[in-house]
Amino acid sequence: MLRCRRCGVRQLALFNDLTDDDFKLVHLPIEDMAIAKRAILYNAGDNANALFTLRSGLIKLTHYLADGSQRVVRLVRPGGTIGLEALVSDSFAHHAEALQDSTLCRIPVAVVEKLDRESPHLHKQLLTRWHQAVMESDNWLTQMSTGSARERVARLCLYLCDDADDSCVLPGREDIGAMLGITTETASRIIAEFRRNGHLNPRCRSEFDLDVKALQVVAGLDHEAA
Amino acid sequence: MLRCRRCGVRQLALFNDLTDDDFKLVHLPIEDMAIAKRAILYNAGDNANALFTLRSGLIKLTHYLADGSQRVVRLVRPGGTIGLEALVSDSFAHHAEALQDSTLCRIPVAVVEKLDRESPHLHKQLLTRWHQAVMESDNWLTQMSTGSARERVARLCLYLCDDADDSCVLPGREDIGAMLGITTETASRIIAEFRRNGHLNPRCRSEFDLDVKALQVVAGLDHEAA
DNA sequence: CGCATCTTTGAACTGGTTCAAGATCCGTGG
DNA sequence: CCACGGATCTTGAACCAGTTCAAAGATGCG
Repeated sequence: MLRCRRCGVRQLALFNDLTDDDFKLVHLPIEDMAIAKRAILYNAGDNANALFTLRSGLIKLTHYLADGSQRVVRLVRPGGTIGLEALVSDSFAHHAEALQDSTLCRIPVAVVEKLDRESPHLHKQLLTRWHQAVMESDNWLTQMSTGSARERVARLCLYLCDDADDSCVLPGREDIGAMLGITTETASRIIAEFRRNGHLNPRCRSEFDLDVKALQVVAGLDHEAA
Repeated sequence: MLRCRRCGVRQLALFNDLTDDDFKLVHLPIEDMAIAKRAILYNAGDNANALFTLRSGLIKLTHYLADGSQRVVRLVRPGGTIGLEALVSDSFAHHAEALQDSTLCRIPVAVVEKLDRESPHLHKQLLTRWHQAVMESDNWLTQMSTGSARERVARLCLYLCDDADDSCVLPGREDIGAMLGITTETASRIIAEFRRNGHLNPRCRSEFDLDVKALQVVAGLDHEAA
């Protein structure tokens, strides 16, 4: 718990603006955990008695469709909250799977409920988190399920882009397909195309340096009026 | 305010499980209002000092894209809450426009904040509402932006279906396009097709009786294993 | 080293778009 | 009350982005 106060992502995470007094209210253990790429954090319908804050890595939340295929509903990046629904429902609504090795904090629902009741700080924070989840959902729809396949892939690259060095780690083609609502082949072809024209430059297997400007133009979120 | 306690949609609406004591906490006016089809409830960025509960009608929430076109992010049906973001932000995140003549209650943010602080009932209710908003967003994505155009139109018809008599009022083709991520022409063609094969039977201009079973099969959300 | 998995590429096909022309609906004013 | 004009809806035909199916490279792991 002490660690929360020194946590690297504290600025972003759920407990970001708790005071020292707030922290005193916490009695149950907040568990520090790591899961490997491809590991399942939880499945839809699983009993939900804790929620999670992502410290590092990348988590995808998916819905499985009637026909067995999956659709990625949104991604969670470091600082984001996973499984908020635990507070109002006794089971999880999505499948949560790690796209990269990830570290997270597992926070029992009881802790959040107590803080929610007794700390105005966290209470507000909680509403804000929920708001963010809605905004991210909406954004995901307009960014990743709208426009041509080329636009979508470009937007995904930018979304995954590490601002520090304009690099990004792309998930498997099948996951990309499930995120963008396109086939793995189309995803593959477009990435190949971006590689050919230098919008995407491979560092190693799945890590790329990106030409942000060029991708923004392709994505259509841009000042192409130049 | 007394009216809230007798409200027809009370079972569904934000204030559904408030006690009499809770109601005593309300001092500011809750305004009863009606807006016509095509009217704008608010625009993205508008100053947000109230939220809304929909009593009757249908509201669309949209994002405008860089290229000027719009994308419907989700629909709100009677009983739903509109503009929750007013609680955590000082401006609205979407454009809210009526697809049908609608009646709503306008609830000042101050009222909700006060109740949120002082009524555990409403507090829980509020988190639930937020959860619903997320779920609906996610659902909207998997239902209305996934699969073939035919599947999507079928799902939209079922979504808009009035369970009481298996009828539905379809919005303009352009709106349908913006909801499903397809062109107005495609929407028109598919509706014409549904009409030809009797999945959709016109009552008047925009109201249809629907063959629910058949549409469920087309939508793919179904026991077609028969 | 060899097998399983994932990615890339090719070629044919098709669902949906695009552009364009009619048809239909509806409010308005004569 | 009807005729006009703008908007919405429908339909057709050509086109193209993306899918599908299939097969050939990569990659990684035991």
